Formats: sequence, C-alpha cells, structure tokens
Amino acid sequence: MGVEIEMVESNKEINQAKESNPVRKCPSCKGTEFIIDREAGETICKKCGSVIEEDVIDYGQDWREFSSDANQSKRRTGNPLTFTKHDKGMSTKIGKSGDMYKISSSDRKRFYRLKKWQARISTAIERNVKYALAELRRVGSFLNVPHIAMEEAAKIYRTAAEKGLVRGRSMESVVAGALYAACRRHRFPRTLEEISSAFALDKKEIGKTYRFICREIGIRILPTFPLDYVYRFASELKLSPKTISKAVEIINKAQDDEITSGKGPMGVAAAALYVATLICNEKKTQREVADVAGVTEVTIRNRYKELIDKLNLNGEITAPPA
DNA sequence: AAGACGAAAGTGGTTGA
DNA sequence: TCAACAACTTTCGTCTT
Repeated sequence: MGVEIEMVESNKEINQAKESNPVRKCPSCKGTEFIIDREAGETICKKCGSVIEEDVIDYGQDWREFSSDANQSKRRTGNPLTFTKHDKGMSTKIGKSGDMYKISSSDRKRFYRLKKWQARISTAIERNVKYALAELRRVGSFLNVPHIAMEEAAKIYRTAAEKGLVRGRSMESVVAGALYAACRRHRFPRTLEEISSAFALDKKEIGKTYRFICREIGIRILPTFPLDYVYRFASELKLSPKTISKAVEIINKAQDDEITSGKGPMGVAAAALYVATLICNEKKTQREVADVAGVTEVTIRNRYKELIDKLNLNGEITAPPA
C-alpha cells in the first residue's frame, strides 16, 4: 500500500540536519543582537525593536516556601500551564453553582449576568479545541503516547485551529495528523496504521492532513529511524532483552554500512528483529513480525536478505540451540 | 499443514523535465 | 503536468520441515 509517510534521505543528510544550528537573526532587520526582557518574558531585537520571542522562561530567582504565610509573598506562579486542556488550565469560572445562594438577590443577578458573558467569551475556536483535546486525550491514552508528545500534539492542534486550518477538514483527521506529527517529532513514532485504527479514519486522509498541517505550520519533520520502532515492536512480540539488543546491534551496523538509507524504517526494524530471533533461537514467524510492524512478509524477506548478505550474518544464524 | 521463498504485476508517492 | 522511478504490497505457485 505504501501510504506510510516517510521522507527518505541519506544518512549523511540526516547527520547534517542534526548538527546545523544556525546563528539567530532578527527576521525583519537581520540583526544578531538581542535584549532579553525577563519581566515580560520577551526577546527583543536591539536594532529594530521587534519582539523575536514571547513567553520565554523567567530566569529570575526562585524562592522556596517554608510556611503557609510565605506562599503569597514568594510564589510567582499558579498551576502549571498545560496545552492538553482547552484553556491551558487557566480559565476563569464565575459563580460555582453552590456559591450563588450565599449572596443577596441583587448581587446574584449581577453574577448571573457576568457568568453569561464569561460563557460567551469562550469563542467557537475554544469550543472546537475543547472537543478536539478530549478526543486527543482518549486516543493518546489508548496508544500510550508519552505526555510530552501529547502536549506537542495539543499545541499543534491549537495552532492549526487558530490558523483556520481545521475548516473544511474533519476535526478528527486534524487531531490525528497533529498526534502523528507530535509523536514523530519526539522520536516515539506511531505507525499511521495504529493512529488510523484508533481514530477509525482512513490512512490516506490522515497522511494528507498531516502533511498539510506540517507545511502550513512550518514543522520540519525528520525521517524516522528504525531504532525508534525496535523497542515497541519487540515488546509486542515479547522478545527477550538479549534478542532486542541483538536487533539493535544489527540496525546500528546496517546504518553504518548505509544499507538502510532509502529503505522504509519499519521494514528495516522488522527485518532486524526477525534476524535477531533467528540468531538467538527465539524464533518468530515472518508473519508474526510483519503484523506488529505493519509491513508484509515480502518486505521482511527482502530486507533480511540484504542484511544477511551485507553484514555476513550467515554463520551466526546456524548457531546450535542453547 | 504451516512456514518460507521468490517471481510478477500492481499501487501510491516522489522527482525532474 | 507527465513519465520514470524506487519502495512496498498483493497474489500465487513451489519448496521445505
């Protein structure tokens, strides 16, 4: 089917991308000197005064609290911000239901009015983001997505929603695309297969949306590496640590010899695992490995022939049983 | 009978003119 | 926009254990 989105680059290019760390320049005047305003959390260009960065971390002194009295005077922050709640965990709620009856009737009227306005302020986007994040949390916990990737996915979705990219697309497909992108960025890639079945969406649609939002938001996604998949596939196959480390060793060798470039990383991971099971006498069928990796037996066969030929693993496979 | 193997044809995406 | 291309899939017949 080949729907999996894998950008194929040579190993050399990947290394270059990792190393390059260009000097920061002001986008409007190309100046390279900046003033950091810690109070406001902004980085400002010294030359033209434009704000380069917002919401940066306050590096000022942090005080510890030793008594409850000290709380108010020394604390600088509230609850931690989180992108996985639609209001980042920071919205104002006026009038909890019980509180309303503790005040006089004329005040109560005023509070009802305020409450109504507060509700109106939450815009259509907020509502949309709220539902989307509920969906994200559901699928994220189903797929065991690490928290950091969930935050990233939520952030991507919010940006997409604010740029109006959700319009004309189903909300689920954008959530799915955001999640897929976030997982890849943090090197915990899930296959399109897994994500599409969790959302009950078409792989093609998710792939399309994923590429669209990456392009529009300007997310640079590096190709995934076979190693990113090995541990997850291995644990699904219930392989021993010995076999896993063998597979890792094989992949590292294969990457050094540049026989993995241009090949689908999941196919390489699957083949390496298959070879490792043969070497370590922990045999799994090609079908079993192929199923968890989401590739076909044929692909495993092709990859694993290359691995054996080029890495001279023939001797190891015929090792006597333990 | 199940698994492994390989050939051949088809699919969907990328690339370069 | 279109053709060439590489990777991968599907299908199917054969061989091995």
